[in-house]
Amino acid sequence: MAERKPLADSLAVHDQVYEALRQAVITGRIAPGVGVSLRSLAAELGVSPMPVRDAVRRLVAERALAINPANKRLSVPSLTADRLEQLSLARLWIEPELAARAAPHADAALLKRLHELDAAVDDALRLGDVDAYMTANHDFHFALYARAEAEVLLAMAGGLWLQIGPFMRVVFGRVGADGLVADRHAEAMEALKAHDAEGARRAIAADLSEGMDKMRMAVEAGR
Amino acid sequence: MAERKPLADSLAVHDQVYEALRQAVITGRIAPGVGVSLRSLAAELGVSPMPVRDAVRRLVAERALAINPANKRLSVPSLTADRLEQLSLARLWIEPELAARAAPHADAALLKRLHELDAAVDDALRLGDVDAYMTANHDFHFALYARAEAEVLLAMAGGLWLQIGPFMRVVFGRVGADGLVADRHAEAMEALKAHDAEGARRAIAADLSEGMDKMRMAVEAGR
DNA sequence: ACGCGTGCATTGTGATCGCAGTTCAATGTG
DNA sequence: CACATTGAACTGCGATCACAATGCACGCGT
Repeated sequence: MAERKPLADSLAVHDQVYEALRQAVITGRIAPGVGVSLRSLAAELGVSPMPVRDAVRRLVAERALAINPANKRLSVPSLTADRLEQLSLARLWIEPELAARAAPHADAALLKRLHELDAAVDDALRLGDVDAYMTANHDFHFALYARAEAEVLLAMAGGLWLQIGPFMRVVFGRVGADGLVADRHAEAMEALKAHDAEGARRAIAADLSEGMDKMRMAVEAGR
Repeated sequence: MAERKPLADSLAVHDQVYEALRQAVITGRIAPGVGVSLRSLAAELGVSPMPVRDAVRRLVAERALAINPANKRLSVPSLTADRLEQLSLARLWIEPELAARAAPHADAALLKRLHELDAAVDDALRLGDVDAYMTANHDFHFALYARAEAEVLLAMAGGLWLQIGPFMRVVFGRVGADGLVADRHAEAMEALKAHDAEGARRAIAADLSEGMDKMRMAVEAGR
């Protein structure tokens, strides 16, 4: 049980539900493999099953949720080494590319924002706050990528993060928050300041590479 | 108005609608930019607006359809050089990778099927049958990619084809079917026969590269 | 004859209902 | 006491209805 009010902000209900489910998936609140139902989700969020259907359709299309063709029951895709390998490969290609494209457009405002977000990442790590870490880390990367002016690639990257979310949670569950202290954010920001596209590309590639290595170890350890 | 029966095959209605709309988008039957409505589509397909909503949500998530945030009216994304460049880049990375991964698993059955599909491609080109060409070409590539045993990458490739579909139609509209006679399918099949992963990668990369060049020229000519 | 405002048709969204298939559990039977 | 069977509850899917917002076109005023 969670919210009760429809949160009549200004967004459509199904978008709010989408965001709520997205967070639930990324932060691992929905355990991989277990089945959930539209009506239960709807009741939990205090809305009718209708907008939940819409949000779920979207998440299924983005592969953040999987739907059993026989049961038609839906669940979070299970975490396999194979899936992780493919997602890693895709991220390692697309995200450094986005960073490189963003470098020429990096201005003072962006760097300021990135410094703030990086500080939030460090804070979350120091406190061991998993959710805060994942949010801040996500925001750091996408504040950067958004400057690449490459909408198609940006959307692809977004989809990949959504799919990799549950894996990140596993890292924390198995090796703890300490495992992730060293990021390459500072390195990336240095390169951005100098409008060094290749430097930014390398920094982000290294950042991702290290993170994905930890995930791989965590997944293998769990098998 | 068109069909009347729900085509009670065995698939869910919203999946049939999805497939119908997918084909409509890829083959360019829905012109980029013009708005379509759920109810009109539903009437055209002889179903209630409900499964159309589901299918459209899916296509929007896959970026095959775009939805104007103000109007909430939906349309096929317009064909810009920028979008084409990003889609080209992504395809040129992911599809050769899939071809390379498929090479070790290429067997006689696959090669037989590929030869059949390649023949269908040639037939369609000879006859100038645009729809048949696009279908056969799609099937050729994905019969191959499916053997890569890389579900995540395969899904990404599928999304890219969906987005590139309207561009392909433009090529035919502007330069005619003759522009595409030379494909690298034979080259790719040779490499597959020898289980030569790198050869397959190069062949597919060349095939894509040439096709995308033609699209770029067509788009630029249209501006 | 031209421009502006008003009314109607249409849009997407969400809720509710009905239906067929499945799941699960308690029940009755060997 | 173990097992099969049956029943009720629940599932997703599709249809229909209600509603607010938007777009379009006709008509009125000058």
